[in-house]
Amino acid sequence: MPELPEVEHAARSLGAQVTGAQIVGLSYIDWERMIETPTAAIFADLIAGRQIIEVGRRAKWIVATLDQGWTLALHLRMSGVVTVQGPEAQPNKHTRFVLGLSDGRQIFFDDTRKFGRLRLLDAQGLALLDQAHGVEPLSEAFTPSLLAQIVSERGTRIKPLLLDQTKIAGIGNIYADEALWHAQIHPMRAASSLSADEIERLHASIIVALQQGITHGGSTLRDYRNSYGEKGNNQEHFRVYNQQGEPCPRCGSMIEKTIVAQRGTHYCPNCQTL
DNA sequence: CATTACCTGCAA
DNA sequence: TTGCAGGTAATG
Repeated sequence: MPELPEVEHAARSLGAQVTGAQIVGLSYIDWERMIETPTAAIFADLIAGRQIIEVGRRAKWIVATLDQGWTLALHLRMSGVVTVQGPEAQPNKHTRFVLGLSDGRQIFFDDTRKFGRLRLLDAQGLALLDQAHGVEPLSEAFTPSLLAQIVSERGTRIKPLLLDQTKIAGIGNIYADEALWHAQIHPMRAASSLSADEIERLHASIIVALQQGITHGGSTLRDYRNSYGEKGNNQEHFRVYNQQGEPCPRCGSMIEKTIVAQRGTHYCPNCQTL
């Protein structure tokens, strides 16, 4: 499910509800393998009593700053959903862990496919997480000249380059296709073949596509919900993603779906130039 | 770069 | 029954 706009909403809605709250402990876990560091037992020990200072996002990670120098980092991968529930809520078939709060509320993590990942990090671990990712595309640091530099590096096609989290953080399959449509660039274009003009357009288009996603509360194809349990609406505003067989909103040609770098890829064969 | 693996559920 | 899904890591 979640790419930058969805994780942004997940983090914001979580922060709105639990900033300042105190974690009593890990009250339920049924998939210990999702805790990457430390071990589940040590995690349970360390998380008990922590206060949540702030909730933010880095790349596709929800990052919660805790007291005593700890950071809780949660990746939703494909089907993860974090919600805040009342004291009466019970784990269901897809609930992977629950954190109890001192006021009785509970932070639930549901994840059908069990791909979600959880880490409790010290300052060094947090620094490593940060270093593992590229520029935040909605930050000031993301400029056309930086994109020009990224694009010139190697002989890869443009779509897989957009999906590379070590280059630009947070773009996934939906927003890569949407951004390339806005920029009128074919997903199979050699990245290094982009003109200065196209790089300008792509830079602006990445921001437009992500901002549009945020504006509409993220995209809910199946699982995505924010921490209030609400779906996003951006799927109603897709230009190409899942629009195969529909007319291109710009030129009217039929949108096609193909495979690029092993991912389903949607584009207009007429107005996205190869 | 491509393929496979990790998991589960759903639509074709 | 098969293939596919918003993501990523590990392996040829």
